[in-house]
Amino acid sequence: MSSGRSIVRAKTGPDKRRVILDAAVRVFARQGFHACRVSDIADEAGVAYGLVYHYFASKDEVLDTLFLERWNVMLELIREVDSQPLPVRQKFEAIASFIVDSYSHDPDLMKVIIVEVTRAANSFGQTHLGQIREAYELIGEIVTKAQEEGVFKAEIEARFAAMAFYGTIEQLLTGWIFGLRPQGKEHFERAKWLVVETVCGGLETSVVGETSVS
Amino acid sequence: MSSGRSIVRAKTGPDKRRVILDAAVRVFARQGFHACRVSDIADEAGVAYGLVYHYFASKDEVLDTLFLERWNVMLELIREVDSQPLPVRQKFEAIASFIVDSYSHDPDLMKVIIVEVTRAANSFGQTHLGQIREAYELIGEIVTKAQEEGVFKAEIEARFAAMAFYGTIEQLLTGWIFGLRPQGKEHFERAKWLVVETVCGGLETSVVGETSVS
DNA sequence: GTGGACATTGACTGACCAGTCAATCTATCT
DNA sequence: AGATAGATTGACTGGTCAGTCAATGTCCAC
Repeated sequence: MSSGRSIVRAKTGPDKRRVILDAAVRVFARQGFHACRVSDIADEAGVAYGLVYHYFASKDEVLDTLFLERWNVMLELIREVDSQPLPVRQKFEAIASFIVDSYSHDPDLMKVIIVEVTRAANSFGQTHLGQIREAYELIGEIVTKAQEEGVFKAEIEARFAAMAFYGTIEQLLTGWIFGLRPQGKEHFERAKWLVVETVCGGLETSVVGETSVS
Repeated sequence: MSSGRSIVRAKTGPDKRRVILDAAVRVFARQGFHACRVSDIADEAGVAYGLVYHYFASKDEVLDTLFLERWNVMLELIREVDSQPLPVRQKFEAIASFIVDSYSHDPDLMKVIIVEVTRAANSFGQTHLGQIREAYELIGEIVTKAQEEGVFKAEIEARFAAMAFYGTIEQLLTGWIFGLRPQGKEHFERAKWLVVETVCGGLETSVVGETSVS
């Protein structure tokens, strides 16, 4: 019974903590956080029940970890975009792209973050309201700058604008998550443009005069 | 002092079913659907535990009832608005007004509907995805008509436009619910205008010669 | 003033599951 | 080999609650 698995263990062996987190994403996405048992996570990860509690203090902490890992990457992205001297449309597009790409790269993870944390602001969101607010504020700053440049209307408060932008994206992901909107590479790419065009340019045909049916 | 109480049961004093529903709204809003116990609802309503199960088959059914009661009123409102020959902006404003007024009239109920059903599409939303989709589609029709009239851009799909509109409103309510946005009569009124202006007119100052699709 | 239908009561049960813990395994160092 | 520390195991415990049900109350019809 030779098993070569013990040699490399320390170096490369699967980091069980990571294995548990990845398994949790799949289980949360499939069954929902509340509906799944910790034993489901352990089974999915192929480890013993107790090991989950060796690495995490509670079931909640597993979800917290998943959310924060990803959300912080997004906050950093937004900060970086904000700091660069680009036109608003490009900044918005960079943010929308990041989020849409995150979804297309790992739908399960984004589903968990959106459904179980972001959109569940009563339970977990409450805990992470600070993180969520941070995103709003960073986007708000981008808007403020655009207003100062005269590119964005001054009569729509930056906070509100940020909300509309973020709300549109969240609704878009929600539509994908629940099968209300078509998915696939082209749809993802088009969605990025649609978000920016809708929020920046509005739904109306840009007629200077009035609305006249030609 | 006419004996109003004994003639017909239906007329008499508080209909316990209603009392339970109203109590449930307060309890769900305060503690959240998952975190509260059925006994909390009974206590809040001032009735025995078992009575809840006399009127409702399950805890879920209580929430379902609350959601459907209100959501159907909204669907009807949208249908009526849609059927009238008004400019899109006025249609959108009527819908936004209805929802904002619903919130200002009974924040607890709207909180429950948004947080526990609409935004919790994994658990309950799944059940009510049809109702939610219906709202999308009705709004989508309004957009389609506006496109046919040439008032709305044709290159933004009606479905997507409906999503952006609804998403912005939902995000707005969510902001109020979690204290991220200021409330009060003036804010509510202004919000109605902001939603319509943002979605229809966009965030940009109207510049001619942006993206031109020939 | 009796019977029956429905309203109301609340103690109880059965299932479920997060989190604990003592035992066991594995790797590494001396 | 023996010692130490961390990783891993899974049976078990304690508490929670949704839902049941048999008993009791109330009202109306006749």
